[in-house]
Amino acid sequence: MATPRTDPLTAEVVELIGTVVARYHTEYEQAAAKHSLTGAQARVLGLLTLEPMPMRRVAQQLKCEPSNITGIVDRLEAHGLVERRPDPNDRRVKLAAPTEEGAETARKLRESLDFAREPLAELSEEERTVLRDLLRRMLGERTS
Amino acid sequence: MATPRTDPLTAEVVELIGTVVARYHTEYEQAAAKHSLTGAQARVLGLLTLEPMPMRRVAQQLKCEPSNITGIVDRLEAHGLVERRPDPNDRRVKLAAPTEEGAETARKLRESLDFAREPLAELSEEERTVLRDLLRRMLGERTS
DNA sequence: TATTGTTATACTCTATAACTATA
DNA sequence: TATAGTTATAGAGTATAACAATA
Repeated sequence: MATPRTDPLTAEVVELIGTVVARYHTEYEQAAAKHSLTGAQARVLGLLTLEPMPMRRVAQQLKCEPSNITGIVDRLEAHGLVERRPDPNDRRVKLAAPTEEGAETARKLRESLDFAREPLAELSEEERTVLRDLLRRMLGERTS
Repeated sequence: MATPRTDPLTAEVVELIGTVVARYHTEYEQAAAKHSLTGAQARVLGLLTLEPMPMRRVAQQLKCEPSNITGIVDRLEAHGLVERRPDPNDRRVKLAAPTEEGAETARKLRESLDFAREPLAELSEEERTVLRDLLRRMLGERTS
C-alpha cells in the first residue's frame, strides 16, 4: 500500500510482458512436446546439461519440493535421457546427469526454441542492445 | 533450419527474457496463493472480470480443452468468486461471471501483483517508453 | 541428530473420449 | 447432425508427511 497507482505506461509494459510470458511458455511447451517431454522434464534436462548435480539441488533450482524431482528424473530416466550416478563423497547423494542421448536432445531443444530468433529478428542489433540493457536494469543485480 | 546460428547478443536477450518469465510466474503464483487460488484459477477469474463469457470461450482464451474449465470454474464457484448464469439466447450455454466478491478479489490480485511496479520502477519514464516500443515491435501487430 | 532421496497421499491441471441437453 | 457443457479417466506436476540409508 506504499506504492502509488500504476500509471498507464507501466500498465502497458506489464501487459506486454505478460504477452511475452504467455508466448514464451507456449513455445517452450511445444518445443518440449516435439521431443515427447513435458515442460518440467525439459527444464530439468536443460539444467543437468549445464552441470550434473544432486537431486536436492535440482529442486532448489526449480524452486519446488525435492520429492517432485524423484518422479521427473524417473521419467527422464525411462526415456533414456538422464541417469543417476553415485556421489563418491557422500553415499546419500545421487547425482543426476544427462546421458549422451539426453545431451543431444537438450541441444536440439535449445535450437528448436525459435522464440530465440523469430520475434527478436524484428529488431536491429542496436535495438536488441537497448532491450538487453533495459532488461538487465529491470532485473537488477540480484544474482540469486 | 533456415535460420542462422543465434548470436551472443540475441542469446543474452533470450536468457534475460527467460529470467523475466520465471520471475513473472513466481510472483503471479504467489499473488494467487495469497488469495487461496491457483495460477489457473486466478487467470480465469481475471479473464471473467474483463467480461463474463461462455465456458467455451474461457477455454479458447486459456488455450486448453473446454473440459478443464468445468473443474476450474467449479472450484472458483466453491470459493464464492464466480457463478454460472444461463444465456438467454442459447440454453446450452452457461455464462461464467465473477460475483461481487470475485471482482473484489480480482482487483486485489491485480494490485498485489507488484511485478507491475517494483522492477519497472528502476526505469525512468523515457526508458519505459523505449521498452514498451521495443516489446511492441518484438511482438508484432497481432492484436489477438 | 541431521540430511538425502524416496515413498505415500492428496490436490490440481491437462488431454481424450463418451455422454446430455440443447440447437 | 452439430454444438455447449459435463463426466470419466489417465498422466503429470505440486506440496506435505513419513521413511530408509547415510552422515
